[in-house]
Amino acid sequence: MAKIHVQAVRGMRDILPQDQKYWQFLEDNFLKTAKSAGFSRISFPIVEKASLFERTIGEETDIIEKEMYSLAPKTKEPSDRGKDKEKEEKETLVLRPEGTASVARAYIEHGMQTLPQPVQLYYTGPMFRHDRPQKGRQRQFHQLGLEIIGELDPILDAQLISLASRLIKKLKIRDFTVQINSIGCTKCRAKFIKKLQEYYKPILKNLCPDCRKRYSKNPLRLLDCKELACQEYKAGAPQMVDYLDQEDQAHFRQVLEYLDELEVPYELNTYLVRGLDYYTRTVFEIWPKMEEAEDPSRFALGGGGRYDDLISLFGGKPTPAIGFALGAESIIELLKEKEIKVASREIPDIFVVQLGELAKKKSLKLIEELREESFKVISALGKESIKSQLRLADKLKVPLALILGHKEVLDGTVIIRDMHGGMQETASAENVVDEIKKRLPRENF
RNA sequence: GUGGCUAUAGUUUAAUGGUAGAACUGCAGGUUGUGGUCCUGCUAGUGAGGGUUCGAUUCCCUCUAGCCACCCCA
Repeated sequence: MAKIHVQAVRGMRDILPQDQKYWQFLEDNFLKTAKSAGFSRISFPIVEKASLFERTIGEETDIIEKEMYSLAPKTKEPSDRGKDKEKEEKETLVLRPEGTASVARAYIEHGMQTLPQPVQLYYTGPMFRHDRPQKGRQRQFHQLGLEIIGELDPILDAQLISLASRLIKKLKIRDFTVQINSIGCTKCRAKFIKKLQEYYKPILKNLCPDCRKRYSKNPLRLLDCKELACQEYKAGAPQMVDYLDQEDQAHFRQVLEYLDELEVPYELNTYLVRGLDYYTRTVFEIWPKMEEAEDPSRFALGGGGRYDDLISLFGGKPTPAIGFALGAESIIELLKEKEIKVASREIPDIFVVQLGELAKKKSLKLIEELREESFKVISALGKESIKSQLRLADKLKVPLALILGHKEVLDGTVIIRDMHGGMQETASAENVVDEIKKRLPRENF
């Protein structure tokens, strides 16, 4: 038979057993944090209509222009012709590139405005963006997100940021900063962008080619160009904070005050913008502290912000909201790099060694009985020699081995071997569970 | 999407225009039924496809994938 060349799809990876502990660690802490703050889980489909994201993320962004995985609408077979023809939707479907739009959709679709507000939801799962993969940047990546919908009070902004910050600390990441900015309401942002363009227009020819494109396409990004020449102009550029209207200003000031009150350290970053169009007012990101010369924004651990206009854009009544998401890959990359210890894989309690055909058969029952008692029991029934079985038990660091040979079966006994000390004794088959309990630490059952 | 670097057993790596070598891992064994150290053996590889050549893992092309810098995003 011809061999098939198998390989994972670009930018999509397997998460192997030895890495699962990091994912577990991250998810456990996330769940604990979310639940302790009164969030409830929501799950939503991986496939959504393309239109859900087009307006919200921003039609001009790369995510929409070229990074969405879209599923071609099913072409109809001739045999499908019939009365359903008219009804059938031809809309393009996509793999979700992010979570917030789906949560907002679900909020409206299931009438969550009738629940006590704000509605606090969390989610975890894979997202998909077709960009060029790099370390910590996969095409299938995972986010853990929190959303608070239905409340405008700036204290919630502060609370959410504080929650995010505490979560990162729980993950034993010490060196990080919270970057925060306000990009104002849609109206003031439009005004600001105009001013920004006015400022840059006369000097356009001095900017780098990328910035010339940004000028019309994504003016806010003019502010974080890495070209030296452009950075000089940046210093004199108008700043968003100066264009916030009174309400936005008050909101932002209060967010910062509350953060001070909560003693959450943050860095005001007037250049912080976020890529998605739906953000309003408060935006923030969590950056790891990097070596000089490295750009921490590229390794952001997570980010979020307000999206007060999103729900109404979807036809819901105007409903303010704020959210935040962690990027699982970035965080895990950092945990590994910093060699942060996470609880390791579970070691089995007992290894059952069998010798000979009769004992092999009898050991089946023994193993099941022990598992019934909630011991973690493994064995290597496919192996013959006692040597290879004990070697394996040793490698797996199993504390107790039970040895069942032909002789023991006939006598109705089992040998219990302490793998650490090397001591062993014979117990009768009936007492074996009690004997094991004596030898294993209590938390095991 | 653009530019650059890279690709040898599961992993980390040697070498060569003429039989691809090692370490770790895995498997088995080192007398009769006992692991860890040690010793021995076995398994396993040139990312895929083309071309040049008597002969290609080596040179060339395409593809694929990884990494880096952009774009972008988080």
